[in-house]
Amino acid sequence: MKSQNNDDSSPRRARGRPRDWEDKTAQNTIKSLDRAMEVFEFLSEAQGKALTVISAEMGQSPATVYRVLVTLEGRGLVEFDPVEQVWHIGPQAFVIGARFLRRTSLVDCARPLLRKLMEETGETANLGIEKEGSVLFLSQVETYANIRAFFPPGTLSPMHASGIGKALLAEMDDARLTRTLQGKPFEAFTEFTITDLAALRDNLAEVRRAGFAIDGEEKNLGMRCIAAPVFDVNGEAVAGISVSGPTSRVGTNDIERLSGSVMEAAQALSLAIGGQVTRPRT
Amino acid sequence: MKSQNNDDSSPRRARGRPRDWEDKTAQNTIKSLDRAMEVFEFLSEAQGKALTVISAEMGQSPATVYRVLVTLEGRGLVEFDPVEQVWHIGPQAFVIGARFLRRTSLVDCARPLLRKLMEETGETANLGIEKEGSVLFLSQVETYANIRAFFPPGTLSPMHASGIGKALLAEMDDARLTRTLQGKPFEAFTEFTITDLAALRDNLAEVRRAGFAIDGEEKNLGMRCIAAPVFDVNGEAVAGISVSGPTSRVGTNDIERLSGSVMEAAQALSLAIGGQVTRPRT
DNA sequence: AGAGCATTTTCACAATATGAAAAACGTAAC
DNA sequence: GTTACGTTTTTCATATTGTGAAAATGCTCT
Repeated sequence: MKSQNNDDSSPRRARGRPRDWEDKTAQNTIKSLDRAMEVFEFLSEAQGKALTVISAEMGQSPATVYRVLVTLEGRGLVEFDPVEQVWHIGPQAFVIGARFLRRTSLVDCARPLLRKLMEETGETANLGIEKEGSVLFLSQVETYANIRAFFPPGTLSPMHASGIGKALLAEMDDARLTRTLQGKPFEAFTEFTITDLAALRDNLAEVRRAGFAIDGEEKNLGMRCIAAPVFDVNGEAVAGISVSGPTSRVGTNDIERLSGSVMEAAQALSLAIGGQVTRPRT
Repeated sequence: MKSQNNDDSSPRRARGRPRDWEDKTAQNTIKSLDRAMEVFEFLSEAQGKALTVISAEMGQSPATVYRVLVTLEGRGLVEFDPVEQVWHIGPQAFVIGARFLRRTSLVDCARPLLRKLMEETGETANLGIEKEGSVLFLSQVETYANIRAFFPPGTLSPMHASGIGKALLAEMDDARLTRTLQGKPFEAFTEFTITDLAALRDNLAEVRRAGFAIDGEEKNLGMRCIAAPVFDVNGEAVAGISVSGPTSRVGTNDIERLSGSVMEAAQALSLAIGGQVTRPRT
């Protein structure tokens, strides 16, 4: 999993029985809890639906879904709107979810750097990580300008059509790349989207050479984005920093200026989290 | 629950059996799911603990806690750090939690107003709502200045020592006030914290009269905060907007200037979400 | 009034969650 | 190397408790 396979200086403090599988996870899964969490996730994607609708769309018994929702409601994870008679995600889910950010100091370390980056470049600065083959946006500092690119924190975006996504993919070895992109079709969002693996590989080689990735209207027409990877102590690319803005402001001849700032910010963040600034491979 | 008890022009589209209780919630609660969510919430408060520690502190069987965690891990709601052998909140929890903000357009409507407020006043602008007797910060736009007040979104704060909290309390009728503060001791954070109900009531009367609330170093020494309530279509105070900054910049003679901007922003947000600008009572 | 509809509750049954204890396994000490 | 220890998994017998079908309850609309 880690990119280095020699010099194992990291303190493996593991005790007890190890976790070999990723296969026997299923064995210890609590079925009813898993079904309940399915309801929870389904609701988060499709809020504002009535009990009947939810249970019908999920193919489950209304009674069961009802009890799950009532239980979650008791903890504020879910809310019921008595006027519209529909269910929503509750504030407690937001509270717990926000605590994910507290876990790593990544977001805290990044904030001042994102701000500096935004002020240097004048464009919205973003921080994202990889999550199950997608880019998860964690934090951002918005530009002062009126026309803005906006990915609210918590948004998921496909990797093949994202600056941060490509910056992360470029640092993966072949096995990890394949695994990450597994089962992810290359959806075409615009005419510029990279839609096949060969073209993506070529692009990633270029990214690796340059040290930064460009998303040139590959996700949204009129929007360009420049991203660079952040490395942790093991030399693994764990996050990406980007600036994004309209093509009118982020033009072809702005790239050199902007990419410098972005790479500088990414390197500063790598340093701040105790990571390496120089790339480990090639 | 609603502040008006006459003129029920709101479309009560409720069908089926109504929810009278808040008492029979317990009847339809799934016990195992509730216990599992307890583990989930416990972990979110105390991340980075090992299985044994969690189960011991919760007084539950290690086997059960283990299965809960493995199940949640399967959905990315929880993560296991194989090196440190400890558990954390997972990225999926953040994704779901962030979708809470999508529910109301409150946050979306507020963002440009918060930004304008920040630029007018030069201080960090915050948006918060009440959640179970506490203030939940939803969104903020940070000041450019280097010294900043910082409540990350998702943070909970006691109402009696918060500008937004007091702005919301001031708009509640007596019954709701009592209910909201029930079981909430008036913890003293600084020498300026209001620590008894009588003093708070006096302060709230003043807040109501002025139209804005001041937190003068009541939570953090050296920090002052000015807040105003936001009303929804029913005339209920559903949120608060505030600016917060160090006493050096937010001094006693800055209050008049700042409070005007804050109230203006709060009224604009009330309008934007279809609410009333004028206060319903008094 | 009465039909229609969505939400709750009831009920009987078996699926399945549970905890104690044993097994598996890594770490640290000898 | 080998043993002792601590922590995590798994096993297993048990009954707790989750489950779905169907009935009941209220609401809205005609």
